[in-house]
This record gives sequence, C-alpha cells and structure tokens, in this order.
Amino acid sequence: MGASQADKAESREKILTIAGKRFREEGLMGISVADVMKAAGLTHGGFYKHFENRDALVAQALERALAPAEDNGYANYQSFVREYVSRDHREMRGTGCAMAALAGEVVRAEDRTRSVFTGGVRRAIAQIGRLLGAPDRDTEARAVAAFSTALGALVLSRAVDDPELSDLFLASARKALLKM
Amino acid sequence: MGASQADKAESREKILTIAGKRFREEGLMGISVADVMKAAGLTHGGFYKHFENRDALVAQALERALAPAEDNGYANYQSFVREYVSRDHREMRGTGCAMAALAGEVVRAEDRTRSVFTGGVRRAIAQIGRLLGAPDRDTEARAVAAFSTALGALVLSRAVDDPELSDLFLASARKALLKM
DNA sequence: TGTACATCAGTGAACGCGCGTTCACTGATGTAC
DNA sequence: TGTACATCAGTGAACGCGCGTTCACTGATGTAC
Repeated sequence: MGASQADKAESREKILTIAGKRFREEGLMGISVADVMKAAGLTHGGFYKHFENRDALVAQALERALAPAEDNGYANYQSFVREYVSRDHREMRGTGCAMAALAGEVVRAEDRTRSVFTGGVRRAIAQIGRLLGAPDRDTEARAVAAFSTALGALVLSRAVDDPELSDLFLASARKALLKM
Repeated sequence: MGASQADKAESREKILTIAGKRFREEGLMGISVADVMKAAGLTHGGFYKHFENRDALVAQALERALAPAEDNGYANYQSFVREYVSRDHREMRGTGCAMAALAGEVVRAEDRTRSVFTGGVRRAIAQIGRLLGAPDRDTEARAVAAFSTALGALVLSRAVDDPELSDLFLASARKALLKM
C-alpha cells in the first residue's frame, strides 16, 4: 500500500490536526497513539514514520494548536474579551484556546512541550498588550492580569457542572475585564 | 494480618490524604491504585475494602481536599490575595488549592467528582465575597472575577517554564486584585 | 474470666485489557539507465 | 519512453508492561456464651 510524498505530508497534517483537537478535549494523556491514527484513517504502526514517539506528537500538536492564526486576530480589546470569555468558546473545547485546555497539565509534561506552551503564553500576553493600546509603564502587567482573568474564568466555566454558575464566571470576568 | 476497626479507619484516612496530595501533583489519572496503596504502606488488593472503585476514591479524595480548613481561613481580602497568589502556593502543588490543581481535568471526570468540585468553587466564591466586605449588588460578580484572576494566575505561573514570567503572573494578578 | 467461633482488613497472585513501541512485510512511488 | 530496481508510507501481528479489579487465603479482632 505505497503512498507518495504528498500523501505522507497529508497524513502528517491529519495526525497533527486530530491530535491537537483530541488533546484539548481529552487531555495530553487522554488519547492513545492508536486512537489518533485510527481517527486519521490509518493504522497505529505507521505512526513512527511520522514522529519519533508519542511525546514528540504532543509537543508538535501543541505547537501547531498554538500557532498564531492569520485570520483569527482580535479587532480590539473589547472583541477579545467578548470572544474569548464567551459561551461559544466554552463549548469549543477541541478547537478553542489550547492554553486554557492544557494549562493545568503542562506542569507535568516534557520540557519541549512546556517550552512550546510558554511561547504561546508570551504571544498571548503581547497580543493583549497591543490591544490594550499605547504601551505605558504597566501595560504588560495589565495584559498579564487580563489573560489570567480570561483564562481562569474560561477554565472554571468549563469545570463547574451548574450552567448558571458557569455563565456567571463568563459574565463576571467580562465585566471585570472591560473595566481594566 | 488482622486489623482492628481503628486500624481500618486509620488506613482510610491515610489513603485519602495521600490520594488527595498525589492527585493534585500528578493529575486525576496520574497515579494508580497500587501506587496510592503502596504510599499508604499497604498492598493494592486491600483497596476495595475501603472504596467501591477508583472513581469513588477520586471523588472522596477531592471532597476531603476541598473541605473547608478550620485554621486556614484568610484574615481579610489582602491576605487572601497575598497568600493565594504567591510563590509559596505555586510551589505547594500537592497541598495547595485543589481547584487550581484540577480545574482543567474536572470537565472530563465523573459526575460525582464534578459536583464535589462545584461545591468547592461555590464555597470559595462565598468566602471571597465575605472578604470583600459589606455585600452590595455586585459583590458576587466581583468575587467570581477575583477568583478567576487568582486561580488563572496561579495555574499559569505553574505552567510556564520561565521563572521570571511565572513571577510576573503572580505579581500582576496581585496588583490587579488589590485594586478591585 | 476463659473459650470457641465468626468477621473482615489486609495480602499477593492472577485476570483481561489497552498502552507505546517494534518489526517483517506489502506494494505503489520515484529514480536510474 | 520503457524497464528494472530501490525506497519507504502504511499494515497488522506481536512484545512487554502497568493498569483496575477479583479472589482465595491469613490471622488478629471482636463477640457470644
């Protein structure tokens, strides 16, 4: 069952996309190599033609999930708050912010994965800083605090099993963020 | 190797204490029944004399980890901020806030576990609300946003692999929280 | 108080299962002539 | 352009291992008389 170089690249893309989604949904330990390959329409044995081992997949899938999306920049600080801290984002676990999905787990991940994560955090802070407008002495600190609030509220709104309390996290965080 | 009823109660306590610590450190899936029992000085087979199954241990260990500690209430809002959002707390993963340690994982946990978690969140919000002083129309919303900021900053300060950035999360969140 | 017996916390071997990884094999792709 | 051959993406069986759970067994504890 031979395959061309183009097929290989396509398989790799598929594996990374699926892994990025499943890791966000099920956690970094929540899905097996065989499951990822099956979801990509392949058998598990071929995995090692694409990645050195499972940890490499974790790091690379996270890298891709955190890669800045061209189209998906926020127009301004208000739309960042309204889109990031929203019910839609809460529901989109597999395609939403990978930092919110994996922040709690990444402490225990491999160095490479942690470092990729840290890069994503830095870019997020820089982006929020830009949205906050003309940089002054404490723009960075305000961006960092805003990111903590937004991510914290999103994570807690997902964790809690009461829809009202969940909505309260989103609404309260939006209100606080728009005052900052 | 018979054991008295007092011994059994003692074993149960030990298992719950160790599990509560290890779950916070390694995640809800990060430690096996055999490891918990071994750490408690027992063999794995006896586990089922204490708990119906592993999920029951998760729920009960979380319940205990979230039980309000008599001695450990915060004197006021400022000490909550300074103690919760601190380097010490960041370093104390096994004995620190179980909500910060497990918020990201609990979405995928059993109903019982999620419900226990939600109870802990409600108590945390109520406590912060009280610390914020005389309740007015939006004390609850301010407490909810404050909790999001504090937990988000703690989680991110642990996730990130750069000590400076980690400290920046704590310092920036404290500053924002003390302004609220 | 002493004796006989039931209880049951704890032991450790065993179970079926899914995991990450390896490997011999296959056949279409890509290359050399 | 056609033929011969090497490459290597993908297959699927197999590996060793650790997991959650079960179970027959043990012996001190607790109870009945």
